[in-house]
Amino acid sequence: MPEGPEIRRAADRVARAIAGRPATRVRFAFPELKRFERRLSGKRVDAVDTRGKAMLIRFEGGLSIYSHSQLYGRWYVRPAGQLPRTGRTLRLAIHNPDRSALLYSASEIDVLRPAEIETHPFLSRLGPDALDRELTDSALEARLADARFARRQLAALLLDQGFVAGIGNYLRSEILFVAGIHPARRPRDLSDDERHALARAIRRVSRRSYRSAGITNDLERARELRARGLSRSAYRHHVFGRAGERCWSCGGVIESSTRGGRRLFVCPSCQPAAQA
DNA sequence: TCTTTATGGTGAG
DNA sequence: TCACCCTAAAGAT
Repeated sequence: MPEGPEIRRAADRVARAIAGRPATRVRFAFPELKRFERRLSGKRVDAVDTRGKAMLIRFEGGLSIYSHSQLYGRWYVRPAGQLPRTGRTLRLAIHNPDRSALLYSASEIDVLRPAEIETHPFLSRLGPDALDRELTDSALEARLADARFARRQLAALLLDQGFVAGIGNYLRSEILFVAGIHPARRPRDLSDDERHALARAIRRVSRRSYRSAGITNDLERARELRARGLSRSAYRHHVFGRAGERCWSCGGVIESSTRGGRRLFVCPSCQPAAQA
């Protein structure tokens, strides 16, 4: 359940199941968190927030359950007391009389006081959330021009959660494709139009992914390709996971490379390496 | 039954 | 840039 949009969708499901009413029972698999079970059980769940790829379940009284799913964590919502059929490991369970919200496989779970959220080593360093409705294109353009970020390669910058929170490896490739910008370029070398296109793509591609459950491709095209029997990896994205296949915009062949252990996908003609 | 890969993140050098 | 941690599923043997 990896990038910001998927986490936000999971948070929506969890919120529908448990927010606004008391959680009658809370259970942690990790021994060091057992002491919070009694303090949280019976408390109302006030909200289910996300900050990039992290989730914060806020309880009446001020405590929050922090979770980061990394690559593996997965939320399930089930009728109260029922468990999904899965070989995964249950790590956190929040029950009320109707529903159970269950987090499996995640290894990063904690309980935080309000002050600890502000000083949290991961949370405190996050940039603005790509899905935040308050975030504007102009605010993002200003951030791209900021000296802290302007000299860095976009390939690295987009994965830095301190720049913008919630972007991961597939959104990186997809955002740069939609903006028509090569990943080796740097914000300071972009034209005003390119900087604007990039800011716009960061928000729009993230939001599209949120709305359509991880699909960043044009929705009509994705539907048609799926109907034709193409595999999941072949229709969901513009370039991500499509090395060697043809770009739907220009017909060119999509290339991939690996840097820092993460794969990056580019359409060389839609995303020229040098400035025009 | 192995080995590899993965949409994540940290810390050392 | 690399090694490493986390865990599950897919791929290779």
